[in-house]
Amino acid sequence: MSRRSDHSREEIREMALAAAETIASEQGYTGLSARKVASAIGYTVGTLYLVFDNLDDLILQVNGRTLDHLHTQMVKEQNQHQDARERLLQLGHTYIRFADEDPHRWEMIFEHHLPEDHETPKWFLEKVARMFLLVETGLEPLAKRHSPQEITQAARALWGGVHGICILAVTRKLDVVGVDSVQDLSQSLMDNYLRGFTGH
Amino acid sequence: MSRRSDHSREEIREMALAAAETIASEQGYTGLSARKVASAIGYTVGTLYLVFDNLDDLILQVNGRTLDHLHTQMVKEQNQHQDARERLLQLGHTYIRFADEDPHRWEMIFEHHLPEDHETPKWFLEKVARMFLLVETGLEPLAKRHSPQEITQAARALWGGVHGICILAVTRKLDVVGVDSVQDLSQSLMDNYLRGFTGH
DNA sequence: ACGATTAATTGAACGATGTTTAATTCTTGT
DNA sequence: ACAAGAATTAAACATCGTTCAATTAATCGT
Repeated sequence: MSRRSDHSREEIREMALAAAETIASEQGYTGLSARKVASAIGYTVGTLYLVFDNLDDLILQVNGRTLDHLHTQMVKEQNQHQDARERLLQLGHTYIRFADEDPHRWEMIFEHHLPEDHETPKWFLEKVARMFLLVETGLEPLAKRHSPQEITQAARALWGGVHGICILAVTRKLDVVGVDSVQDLSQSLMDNYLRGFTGH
Repeated sequence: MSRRSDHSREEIREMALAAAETIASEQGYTGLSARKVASAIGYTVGTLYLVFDNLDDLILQVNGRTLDHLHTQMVKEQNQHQDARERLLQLGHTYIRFADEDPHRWEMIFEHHLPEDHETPKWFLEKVARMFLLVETGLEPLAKRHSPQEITQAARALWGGVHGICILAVTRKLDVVGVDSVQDLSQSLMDNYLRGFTGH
């Protein structure tokens, strides 16, 4: 179906997303631009607009892939433990390590904002929800005495908490250095929260 | 000392900061630009560069003022309660309400990033630390059996946690609507964490 | 085989951005 | 009144997202 070049729309799309990931990873959210992505794949800006609605769309796709990546990793490492408690702690651990290993790509998920009149597409919100569900599922066996509603609430609080520690650490607003300190903080949060939530 | 106009450098500085606050509050971080600030105070861009190093500097000053604002409010409402536990919970409550009442200005504190080679000035980090100290102080009477180190750690975890819930809620990634739900979440986090941390 | 059609791709343009600087305008001291 | 000096501007530069007429190449009909 390709007319002028060797690349189909789908191929160009894939190349652009890969290039954007690399640029974002190396130069951060602000270092990402349409022209950089285009020239990285040997095309012109105009071509990008044939494949993406606009730059927001492109970034949203990249962020979607990052969320997929993160989700996959969390599920995988989840299975390394039997103990329900260990499994839940592992989720936080993986989340923080992911953020530490590629901070720019992780941060872009939260730095990027759609213009006020556009709302986040459903498929993206679902990716976020899917990850949050992972926490909820991990929490379930530890909270047999709680209602589903309470578990949902607790999962949100827990994930929000870990995320907060993570983002403050990455943006250096927590006065801590090194990944390990962040892991300790997150561990402390989950430990104490769980103790309070389950009553030992 | 003013030469050509009725405004001293200090006055221009103040006017610019006030204008930037309004613009950021109404149009968000991305809606803020040097030209907008300049024209809002009846000057040209060039004048801004006589008073600020660059736009990053200006935004940093605005964010510093926002942090001052927030700190003042937290201290004030802190004194409405006698009970140590109530006082601590109030901190989270005030934090979230502040974020809800002027989300754009609150978000800008965390959305704005200095270029990678510049590090955040000390005076700014101190404002952040000052606020975090508030949590630490509030936590102290509830943790007589803990070492200062543990209290510091707990305060970081707690504040990070509340912040995470807040930022995910503001950016609509938590699937909750209304401030009250966010307050509930934060309350749940602090409640359970404290129960675990203090042993009731 | 070749011209016509149609799609892919470009390049230039537009308005907006942060930042710098030469030129201008005003104030002040003498 | 004039020279000196400071305040302020206007224009310039490079970059940004976005659009679109023009161009180039591949396909189709004959």
